Amino acid sequence: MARTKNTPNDPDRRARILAATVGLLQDEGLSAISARAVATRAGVPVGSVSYHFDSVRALLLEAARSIIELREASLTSWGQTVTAPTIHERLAELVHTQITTGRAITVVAYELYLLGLRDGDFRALGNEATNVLYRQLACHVPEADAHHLATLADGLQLHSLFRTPAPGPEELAAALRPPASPG
Amino acid sequence: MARTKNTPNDPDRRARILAATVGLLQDEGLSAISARAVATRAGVPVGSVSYHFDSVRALLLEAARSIIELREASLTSWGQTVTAPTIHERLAELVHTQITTGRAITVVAYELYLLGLRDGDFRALGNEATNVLYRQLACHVPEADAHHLATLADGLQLHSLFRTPAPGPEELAAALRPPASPG
DNA sequence: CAAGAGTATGTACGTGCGTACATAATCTCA
DNA sequence: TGAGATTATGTACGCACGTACATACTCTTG
Repeated sequence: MARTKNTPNDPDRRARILAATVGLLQDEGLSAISARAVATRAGVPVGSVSYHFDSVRALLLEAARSIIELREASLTSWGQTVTAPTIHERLAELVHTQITTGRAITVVAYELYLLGLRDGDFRALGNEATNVLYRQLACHVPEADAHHLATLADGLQLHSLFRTPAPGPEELAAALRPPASPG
Repeated sequence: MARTKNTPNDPDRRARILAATVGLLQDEGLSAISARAVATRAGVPVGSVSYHFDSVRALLLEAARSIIELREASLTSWGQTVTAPTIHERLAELVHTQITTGRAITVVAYELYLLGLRDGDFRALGNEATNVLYRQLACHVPEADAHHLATLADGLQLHSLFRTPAPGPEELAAALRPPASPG
């Protein structure tokens, strides 16, 4: 039976499906992701999703990679604002952005990150994501300090996502500096 | 139609369904949880699960509560081994246990914790889980130090779950102490 | 002993899923 | 211009889901 003509070939369709995936992850979370839901969001038939991506898992891996790339680009810009004496303030500002305006993508990053606890391919990406901040910090402070701050910032960011209202940059900076009392 | 007689009433059935849920969470993760999967694991018909728990979400909330109770009991014991001068070593030992012998339950705890980013009831439990360690630490060190160490330990624990092999207690203790260079 | 509460059980409904694949259209290149 | 590669599309399969609920059994209490 003749069907409606196909739409013209769309060179950006794969990229748009991926962008739809990231959008849906931000709005509704990992549990809302299916081939049909992404297809609806991208405005394409479900067959397009399975044509361009081998599986839903392959799609999520690709989405995780693209989020890491976004993060890396934004951390590269951020890294240029950092000096060793201002590192706590700059890091506090970064964390503040990630828990406020960038909250949705940060939440998704953690959801995908945790897939790495049970899936080797996601684990590799999770380690990559962790290293992105570490490398920026290591440009400005000794390696031990960079590890310390990256670990502390991650814990602080995760805890801060649970707080209402979100802590401000000053509070975050204080949390990043070593406490005044001898430990 | 006459059916096989019911099994005798089982006063522990609800608790056993809950234990089966926690077991399944540890072995296969959050994505493997369904009423049918839990019923199979518990050795009961699926109607038992929906009789005792209003929904799968209610079941997961109850599982999260029971994991927090287990954690609280184990931290209460642990808290009695801590003194202020040994806090980094004891905390390192605690983290080491949680990423090695206690790895499965720690991974589940994070999976359930992240549900709190999108669900208010889980969020409340997530805050409770965070406070459990903080309160133990605050018995031994000033509040600012307790916050700092709880945040750092959480970030360290999460990062360490991704490392193979897992870092040892000495490395963890070093990561928990402030770095030697002035920051 | 019987009524009633609590528990156990099996079935069913509507829904959505992942993925495969046959078919057809679009586009490129020789 | 036509062959072939690539892309688009709709349909279908088998599976599993969450939850409801009718029915029946077990146990407790008066």
